[in-house]
Amino acid sequence: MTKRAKHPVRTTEKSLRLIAELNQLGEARVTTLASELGMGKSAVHNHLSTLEKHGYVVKDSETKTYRLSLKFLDIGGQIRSQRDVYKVAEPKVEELAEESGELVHLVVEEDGKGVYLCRSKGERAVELDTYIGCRHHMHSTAFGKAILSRLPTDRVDAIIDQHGLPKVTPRTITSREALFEELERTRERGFAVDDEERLEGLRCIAAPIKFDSDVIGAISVSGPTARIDDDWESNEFVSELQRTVNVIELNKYNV
Amino acid sequence: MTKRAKHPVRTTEKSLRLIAELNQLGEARVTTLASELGMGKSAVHNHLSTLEKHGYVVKDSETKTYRLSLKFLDIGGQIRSQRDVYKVAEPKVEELAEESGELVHLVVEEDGKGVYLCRSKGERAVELDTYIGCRHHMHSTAFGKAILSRLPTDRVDAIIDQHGLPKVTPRTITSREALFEELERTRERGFAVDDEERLEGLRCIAAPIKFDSDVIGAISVSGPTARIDDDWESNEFVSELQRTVNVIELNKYNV
DNA sequence: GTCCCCCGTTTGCTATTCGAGAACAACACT
DNA sequence: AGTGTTGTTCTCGAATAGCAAACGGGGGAC
Repeated sequence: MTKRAKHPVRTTEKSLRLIAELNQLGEARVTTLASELGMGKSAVHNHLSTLEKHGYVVKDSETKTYRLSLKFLDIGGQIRSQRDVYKVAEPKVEELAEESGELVHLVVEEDGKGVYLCRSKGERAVELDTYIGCRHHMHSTAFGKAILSRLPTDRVDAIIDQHGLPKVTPRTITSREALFEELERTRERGFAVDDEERLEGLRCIAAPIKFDSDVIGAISVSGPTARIDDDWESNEFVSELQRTVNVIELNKYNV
Repeated sequence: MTKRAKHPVRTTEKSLRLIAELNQLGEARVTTLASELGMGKSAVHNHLSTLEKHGYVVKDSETKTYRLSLKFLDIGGQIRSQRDVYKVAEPKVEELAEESGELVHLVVEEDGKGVYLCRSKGERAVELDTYIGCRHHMHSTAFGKAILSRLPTDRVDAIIDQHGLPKVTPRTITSREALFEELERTRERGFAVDDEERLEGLRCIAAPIKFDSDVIGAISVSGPTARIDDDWESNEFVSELQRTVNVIELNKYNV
């Protein structure tokens, strides 16, 4: 858990700060970035042209502005397609979306947060603020609780220590005890639930994908409270979801 | 067109070489990377821990191996969702995939190559080696020729100079003259065609998306030669494609 | 259980090189 | 033309990256 580098490479960190700033601003000029980050113009210029040379940044020679290139999407796409979970689960996610008509996500955990690996919209799917690659807290989402419920306790503790339990809606779980109780319930049930804990008006259910007793991700179905019934025992989405996960787990052994 | 940085930041370049190498290897240990890149162990270690601190690299503390993190997918996803073309075209791409049953792509040009922004698979869609973010040459693809056909001649020349016209199948266009003739034909027709020029057995059609007389991307439909007829005049996919592009172009003005 | 080897990490020191500042160049606007 | 703004180049001093070497620790062989 050595989060901090003992001997950070400061020059690299400057480049990374530039990338972060560019990502936030969308696009920017040399002077803007220099004053924003408290660096000299020449330094900014050297870093940007280096990043450009390697394809991470694109310069619009008309307006003299820089922006991040789609190389990030390229690298991200490669990383994603290399993942076994993705290969196996992706087609099933699409099927489930079609079948249920709702929004379906495949999520994996990285660095204590949940990352969307793919999403598929069914016929009536809600529009959400999620995009492929975006990160969410674990405690306030169905997929997060699905994954946490299968991780060792010390791992869960470490994740809470790292990211806390921020309240995002009135119903978000914000205490460690309540979360562990919920995880217990989740384990018994076999699937996790998010009842307006991340976004008001939104309900999600999620099931963990297991492989040799390790969780390797989760599948979630999201929809408006009006369509996703909170009588979980008789909820039709639950059975569809669990069927999908079962198929994925079986296929996983053939990779 | 200053491709090369005048004063490259060498330290940043080392970090980027590490990233490239990690991307290629999938995952690797310190020693492997050190010998592979001809760097000292401590240097590699410092760079990796710096990249890890900022979330670009993940260390598996079990096996002591490093790999690129999904942060690239995150950044890539943000960049993509910021693009206006994407916002407008994404839902229409899905519709077209459903309607046609084939594989549909949205592509934009960056640095002289075509980058896939999104893909949607119809019922009978072929399995291709493409992934979101991946790059292809322009001259050997339908979307590439669709975009090139609407770029100024000097721009096209520059792109050819930069990337050449490599032959990927027996039918790939490899001469500048033939390409310009083909672009002329494409312009007249309004859509571009790839008849096994990138992959044997695969035919694609593509139409440029225009906005104020600039091309901002292209939509393509790909399928096996058996299903995509090469009698372009009466091809049903062509009209579906053109209808889709028209809708996108109209919606584009309301962003 | 012990030894040994290998690999990741830390340290100290020096050569490298990054970057502030100033000068230069290229526009855009008045 | 003139002036203000912004990107780019240059030079040199100070910051620092990274080599070599030492340390530490985990795993395998026996």
